[in-house]
Amino acid sequence: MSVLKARRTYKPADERKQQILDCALEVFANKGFHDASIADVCARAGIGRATLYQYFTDKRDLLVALADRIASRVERLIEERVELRFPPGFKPTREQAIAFVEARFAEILRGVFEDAATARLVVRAGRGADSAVDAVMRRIDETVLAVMEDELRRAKQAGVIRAVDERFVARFFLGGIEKILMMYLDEDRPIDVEAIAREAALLEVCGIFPRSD
Amino acid sequence: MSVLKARRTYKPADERKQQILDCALEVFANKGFHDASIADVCARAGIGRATLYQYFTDKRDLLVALADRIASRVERLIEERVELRFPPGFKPTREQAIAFVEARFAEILRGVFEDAATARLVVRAGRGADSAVDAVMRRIDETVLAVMEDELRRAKQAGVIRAVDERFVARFFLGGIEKILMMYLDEDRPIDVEAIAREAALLEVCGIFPRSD
Amino acid sequence: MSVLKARRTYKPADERKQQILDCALEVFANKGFHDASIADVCARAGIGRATLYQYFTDKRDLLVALADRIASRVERLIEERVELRFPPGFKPTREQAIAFVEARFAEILRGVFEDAATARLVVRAGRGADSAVDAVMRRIDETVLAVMEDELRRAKQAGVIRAVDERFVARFFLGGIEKILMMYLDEDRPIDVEAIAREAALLEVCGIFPRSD
Amino acid sequence: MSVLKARRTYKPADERKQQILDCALEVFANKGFHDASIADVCARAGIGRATLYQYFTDKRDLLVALADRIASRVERLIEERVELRFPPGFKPTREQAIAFVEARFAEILRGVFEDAATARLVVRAGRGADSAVDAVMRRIDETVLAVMEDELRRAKQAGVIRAVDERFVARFFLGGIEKILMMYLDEDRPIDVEAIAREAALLEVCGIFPRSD
DNA sequence: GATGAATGAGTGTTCATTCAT
DNA sequence: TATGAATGAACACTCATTCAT
Repeated sequence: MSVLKARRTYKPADERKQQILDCALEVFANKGFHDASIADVCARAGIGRATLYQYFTDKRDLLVALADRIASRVERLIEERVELRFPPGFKPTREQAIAFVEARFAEILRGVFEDAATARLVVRAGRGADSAVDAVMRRIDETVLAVMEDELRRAKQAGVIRAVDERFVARFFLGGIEKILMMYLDEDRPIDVEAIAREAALLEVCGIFPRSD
Repeated sequence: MSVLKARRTYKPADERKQQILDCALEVFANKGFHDASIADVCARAGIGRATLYQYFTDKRDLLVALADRIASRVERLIEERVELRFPPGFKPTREQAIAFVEARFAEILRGVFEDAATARLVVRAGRGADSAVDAVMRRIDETVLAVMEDELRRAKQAGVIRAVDERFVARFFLGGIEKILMMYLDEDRPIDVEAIAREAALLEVCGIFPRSD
Repeated sequence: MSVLKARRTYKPADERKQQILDCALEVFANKGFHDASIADVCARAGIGRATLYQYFTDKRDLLVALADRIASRVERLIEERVELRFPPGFKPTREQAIAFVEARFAEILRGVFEDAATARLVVRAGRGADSAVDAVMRRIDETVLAVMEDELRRAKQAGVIRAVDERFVARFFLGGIEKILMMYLDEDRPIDVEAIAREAALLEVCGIFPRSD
Repeated sequence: MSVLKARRTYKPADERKQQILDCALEVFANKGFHDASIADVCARAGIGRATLYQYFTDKRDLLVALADRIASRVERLIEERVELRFPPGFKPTREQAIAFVEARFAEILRGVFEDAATARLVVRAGRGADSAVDAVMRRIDETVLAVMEDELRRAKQAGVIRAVDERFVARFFLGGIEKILMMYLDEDRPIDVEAIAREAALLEVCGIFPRSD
């Protein structure tokens, strides 16, 4: 088992930058921001440590760029979404509501969290350790929350759901979903998007109170 | 502003240990465990760096002791709780259910999160950066979750709530609450336990579907 | 298995000082000068760390006192020795010479090295790490060497041995013996004074050349 | 005397590594392994402390590498040696034997100890302070002893020397020589290999008993 | 006589980052 | 474009030693 001294490789700047970001995602997701060293990222990318600094001025810069990419992906995903428009006077049955929320949740889960590495990064990242990181994680959060709030608002206006504080509810449910994801990650189970979406939708729509009917 | 060389202060061991833990809590909550240095904690406690090591073998040991204190507090709180016992055939109205859950939530919130520093520490700590930290945060989590699951199980058996997966639901709602707390912390607002409990209880019991009645 | 907090014990100063020296010997012998901490010695003596400083000003002071005790012991031993006096014209046979040297060696070995802890300390102590320690180890060395040289000188003058450089020979053989002791210690074998003395005497007297007769 | 901030210097890795080892040898020899700090070694090498860690993972690793170099040198030296082969029935005169042993001793002394720093390191290093150091010093010892024992065995089998316990004799004489070297080092005299070899050979071969002839 | 509590001065080690090639 | 080599600044941790009781 010989360890070959990897030959020096050349790549166009753009490609290299993306490759470094890919590796950073993997590494940060596995080790956490603080525990992961620049050396780890470079080792994974198969480049010298100094090379990284030709593409990113800083460890922070790398982080921010990474989070930007994630946030952008989420934003794009959301833009591509079919816009929510309820026909006037529309009154869904409970089952329809559940099915609808479930679909919406699944979409978000798939977009943001299905890629395991991104999920790890987003869900397990803490707050308060580094303000730049915080800002960036917040940005991802806000992006997702914005959609959720928006949908809640529309639904509320259409009378499809009861009067709720969207800010509160959006956060509450995002937090819930993330905690569930964390459970999956902690237990090293593959994330079952459909199951999570179904269960969460049921909870969101009906709560835990037994149906009166 | 002259910097006075603070005199050596003496304290009984027990007191000093608690004081160090208090300071560690503050510091860890503000800077995060990894970013906070032993020096920070000692500076805040007004003691020499070596002094800390007479009480804790390790930086980790300090964290574990801190988490132990928190977990113990939660455990004590829980033991002191009036045990949940539903009279056979008991069917609460929706309003009673909400009021009940609200009270329960408020209790937990007050116990675990009312102290702002503890809240910061618990809510903002991430996962995956350090296995020791992880274990410790998980322990606090598990303690709280255990109570929530237990209550859900009893309520389910009593037929007071519909059939739910307690593991899932407990996590979902804890995650939700934590995210709300994070919002408060991020915005530097004082935590309004009552408001959070009320809103969360409503959501938990009823969901977002408009009442049929 | 309860760990009893040892009660505070009181002793007359002299006794305590000796007790500390005993413990220091054990500890230094086992761990080596540098690796052994004041804390180790105090733990073994069952006293608080500060107590030691009432008897010795310094770690060095402790060392020096310890070595002094050893050196004194050797000196006393030597003074008690029957003085070597060869009758004029005395010509021992080879066998007599061997027996004589063997006895002398055994005496020294018993005096200086039979106590395993002292042996460890003296034989395994290095040089050059600390000048005070060096001086003290040298003193022990010199004490032993002085006797050996003296005996060699007398024997030479009496014509009982051939003309040799006593300084050289004394050191050479002391070094030899110490290395043998080190072998025993490294292999954790109990030191067999008689066997070592016999073998060494034979070597010293006859060398390795086969007898012509 | 102004302290110039030394410019950063560059060297190929191999060269630097050797240079660091050279400096470590000097420093360890002078201060002893435990008393010498990494800072000392780096200062002597004119490099930053972190630089050392690019070449050695540990302080121990540094020591082991150093000892490896020494042991390798001894091993190489030994391999290059003309192998000892006594013609059947060979009976050297006493003088031939002395001359032969002298030459052999001188060879070893030159190889292992002529370099003063190495001599200091090997001869003055103690035992029992640090198990890693112990192991390393032992390895050097064993290497030298192996040769000595081997030669003794062959000589014995050829009937050139009397029946001796090679393990014992090899150790005894190595110890003797080291003690002599220690004397030289303690007195800061330059090591006179030839003189030592001559004297030691005489002693080894003939002992101190006067010649019968 | 004895000690619990406190600490300064250091030590080994890490890591993001820079410089010369 | 790429990197090997070098490093400052920081950090956790240790230990002999001191002070107040």
